[in-house]
Amino acid sequence: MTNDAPAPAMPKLADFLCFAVYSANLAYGRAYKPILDALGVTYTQWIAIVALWEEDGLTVGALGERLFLESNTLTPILKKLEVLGYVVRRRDPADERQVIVTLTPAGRALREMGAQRTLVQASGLTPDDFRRLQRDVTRLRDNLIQSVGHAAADPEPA
Amino acid sequence: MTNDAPAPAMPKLADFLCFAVYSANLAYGRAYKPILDALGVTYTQWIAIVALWEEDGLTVGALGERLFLESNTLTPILKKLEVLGYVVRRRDPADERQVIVTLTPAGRALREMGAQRTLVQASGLTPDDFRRLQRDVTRLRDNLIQSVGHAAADPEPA
DNA sequence: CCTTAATAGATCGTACACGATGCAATCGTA
DNA sequence: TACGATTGCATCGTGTACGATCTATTAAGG
Repeated sequence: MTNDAPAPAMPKLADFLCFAVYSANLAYGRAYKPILDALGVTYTQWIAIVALWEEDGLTVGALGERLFLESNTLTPILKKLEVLGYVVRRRDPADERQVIVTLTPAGRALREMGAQRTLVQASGLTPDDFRRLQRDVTRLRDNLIQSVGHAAADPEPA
Repeated sequence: MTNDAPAPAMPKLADFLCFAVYSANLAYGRAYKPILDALGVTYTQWIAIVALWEEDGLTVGALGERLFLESNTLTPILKKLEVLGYVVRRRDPADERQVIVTLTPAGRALREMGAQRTLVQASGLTPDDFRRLQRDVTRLRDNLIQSVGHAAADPEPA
């Protein structure tokens, strides 16, 4: 034993909020897998369809803002969804740099099929706790993003 | 407009707890990036070191239980950490199937360096809220995992 | 009008996650 | 003690994330 006093204030893995979020995300991925397999899409493909149902005809960039993803991640996913027949990608005639993504009828039908199956039950939370946790985690996300933005905007934080 | 009554009870993306967790995880990844870049490791490599600091000499499987990862994900990460000089991997002489992972002094030193930098501030939460959210997200994760385990154990759920 | 800068997507390389599979070591049981 | 089953780790293929870079298009300035 080279160190018999391993520093008193070293937090454990179970105390990390980032690890709770990380591992909860992994758990969600596994819980969603059977549902999404039945629909024939992946998780990221699915949330893209959900976002487009909510607001159709978005550009790749605008969709990325809603999903917190960049074009380098979205482009291959949207191309796959196009091959599957769930979306259409076309250049905006008014600005050929932009690509407008639209749900097909098949894409809308898929969204409606998926709405039948939820995981509220698997979360083991009451509806009130569910909503509260949803709100708190969302706020955490927004705080983190804001702090990253600040760091980027401020070249000399300390 | 082909559909002027788009189903009343269709939840929005912002109402999904899974999406809150998913996007919070992305946000954490970006917030952690500068810190981990300074340490020269990735997030998954980092939590592996944290787990080994907490309990050293774990097998790949036991480490995977703590991190919620399988050997197919862990093996390449641990090999990289070995190349970097932070861990040692050796077969257990008592059971040659198992590989025991041990932190090197350099690995322990890295853990101590990383402990200086935290993101509690970036979360924008009071210490109490931080702990409460950490506990709630952890419970959500465990509930999800249990529900997946049930589904796997029960061949005919419905 | 022409050149330069900015913008929006797309492409490429790296690193996870994870299902499926392979393989060596061990266990269980006759 | 054979030998089939199980276990533990590793390998492979697919699909995200994301930094860096490229290209085409538009905007801005002289």
